[in-house]
Amino acid sequence: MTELPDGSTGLDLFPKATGMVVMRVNGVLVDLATELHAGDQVEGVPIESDEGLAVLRHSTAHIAAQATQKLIPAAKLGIGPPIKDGFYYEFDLPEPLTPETLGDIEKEMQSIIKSRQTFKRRVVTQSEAEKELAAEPFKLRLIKADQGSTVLDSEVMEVGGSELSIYDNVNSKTGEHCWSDLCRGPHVPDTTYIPTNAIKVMRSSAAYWLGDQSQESLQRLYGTAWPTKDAMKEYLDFLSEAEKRDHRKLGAELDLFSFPEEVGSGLAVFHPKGGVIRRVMEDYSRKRHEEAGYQFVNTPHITKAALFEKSGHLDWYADGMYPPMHLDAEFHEDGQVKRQGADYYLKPMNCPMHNLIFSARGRSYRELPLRLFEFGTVYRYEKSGVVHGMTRARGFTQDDAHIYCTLEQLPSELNSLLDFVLGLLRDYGLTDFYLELSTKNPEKFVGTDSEWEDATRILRESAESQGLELVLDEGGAAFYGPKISVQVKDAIGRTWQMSTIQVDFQLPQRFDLEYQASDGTRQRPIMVHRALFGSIERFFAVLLEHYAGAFPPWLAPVQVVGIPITEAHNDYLTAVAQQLRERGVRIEVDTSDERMQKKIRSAQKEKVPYMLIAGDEDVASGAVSFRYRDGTQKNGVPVADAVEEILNAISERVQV
RNA sequence: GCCUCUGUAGCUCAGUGGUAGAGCAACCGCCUUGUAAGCGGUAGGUCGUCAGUUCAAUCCUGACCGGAGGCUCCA
Repeated sequence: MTELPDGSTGLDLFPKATGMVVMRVNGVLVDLATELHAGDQVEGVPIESDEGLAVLRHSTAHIAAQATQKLIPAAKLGIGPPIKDGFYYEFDLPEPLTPETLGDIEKEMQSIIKSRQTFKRRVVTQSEAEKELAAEPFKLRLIKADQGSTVLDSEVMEVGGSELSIYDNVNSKTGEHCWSDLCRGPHVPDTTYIPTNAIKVMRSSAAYWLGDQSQESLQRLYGTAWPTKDAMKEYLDFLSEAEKRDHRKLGAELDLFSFPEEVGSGLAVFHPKGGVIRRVMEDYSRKRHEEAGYQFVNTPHITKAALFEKSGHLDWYADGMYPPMHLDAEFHEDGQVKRQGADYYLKPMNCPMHNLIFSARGRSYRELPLRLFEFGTVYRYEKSGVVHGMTRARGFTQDDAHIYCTLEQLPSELNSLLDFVLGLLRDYGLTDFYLELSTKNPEKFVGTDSEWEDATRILRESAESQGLELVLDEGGAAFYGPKISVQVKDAIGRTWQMSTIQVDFQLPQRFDLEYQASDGTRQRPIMVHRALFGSIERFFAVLLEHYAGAFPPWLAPVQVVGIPITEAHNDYLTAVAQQLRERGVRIEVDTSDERMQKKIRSAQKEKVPYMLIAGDEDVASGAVSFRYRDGTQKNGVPVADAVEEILNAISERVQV
């Protein structure tokens, strides 16, 4: 309970030194300049809080827009919301933004901030706003749009709530009116709340008005803003760390894979070292699947159209498929059809093929759950602008399985499946997860509501029983059924969608799948689609970025490099290497003419887990010396102990 | 698919309207070495592709093929 004189505002309660940027009055976020009344429940919002950061960034977006309009008076304002780690502002511009302009805009922003402008809120009527914004066609569209229409989602900060407001930026020394923008706010009290050394214009790009492909393409300016210089530095460091870990870069540096232009966009080739990692990943997965009761199958890469007509893919996802090859047609001289041709498609999914295996003969309830597994290579015609290294490729191999079971078996099957998935991901070194439940997309689905409800409920229950955080992804499901996906956090905190588990009542119907029940009746199985890596290529990329190329020994393409101190120690190390090689260790001895320091440097750059160094002292005592990737060393280790240490790390799949 | 940017040696990058260089890597020598680059030499590019402008194009223009960042999309 605080007593304040009449006419007091939040600025009296929370002067700048308190670090509050806006306040919550009776549950509503408002400017600090808002007048307070007796009995109001008031709570300050600090700049470091999520809401405070959003306000800081939103206000910075205004500064960016003001700067842009000052430099480019013809710029028409679009929208300018805060986003994760920053903000953007969209403009309709006569010319696209160039890197030089971005620098100029940033300079102009600095000078606006230094001129100390206050953000003054002013409520306007619709007709006043229309008059005032006559020169801003996009803002006009916003206020004329139906308030309930779907275009006005939460990202649009301009309008919303019960009234329209305009924010005036006023020079606090001269009282001069500098700029205005339609905006629902709230904002920081004045520009000095924005630290000039903690904002940055990042980049520009094109973006459709309100994210709608059928609308105008605008220029979007991205920027970032933080409470302190250090906070921004931390963010920029994170970005550069992410860049260093980029799998496309590491893939080339470590000679793991490439995307030859001759092959085509989004189609990777694996080089020997990448091939080793991939093979080890697959081998381990195979072993675990065998132990978990999966049966291995193989299916072709192409198939006649009828199969994908039956599955519904050609109805729903023809756009995502490579166009067909028309084969076998023959014509008479007069052009009349002699022999009807057929369309063949590259498969975008494996499930229709697996269904054919299920229905190849009569199935008994005794066979269920039937788990068919395949490393199945699929091809999807991703739009040219979305292809991205191995995380969004046009050809990739799924660790794909389809489980056919009864409704009664479904819950326990899903539970054990989730255990299996999470356990396997942990073995590859990913340990931080949450689950996401994707529900029916009302625009794009097949089947009945009750089937969807059942499937969604069972999935939800089994996800909840894992005790992990569960996030809802409304409308995110595939057309044939709801799914759980496992989201993984990597070493620097980024999340990746990995495994997906989808329940499907539809394809069994379309394929008329049946099994004979114990009472002799014919019943329809339920199908579960699941991929744990998602795709091997993608999982490979995630691991590569997660480990920054420094794979744990069991996955490393070269596990040990032997480095003789002089040529005289080559034979000794070669003999040690032979011992390890016989135990299955991937070891190379560097017998080149280089000096040992250079050899260490090379091995270090290749991120080899172990360097075994040997010189006269080691030879004399039947030992070797370790150098690890972190630069530490362990000298004079008896060969038998060294072998043991390496073999142990590999078999335990630990990181070193 | 849309917008902007971009494409020179295996990699990282200079460079010019008169057909090109550096460092690293590769290869060949010399050096014989204790924890991240010893020294010297050699070789390597139709400057993404195809057109156009020009006496002349790696450079200017266009289309196409790659790539990057976004938008849209992601079964």
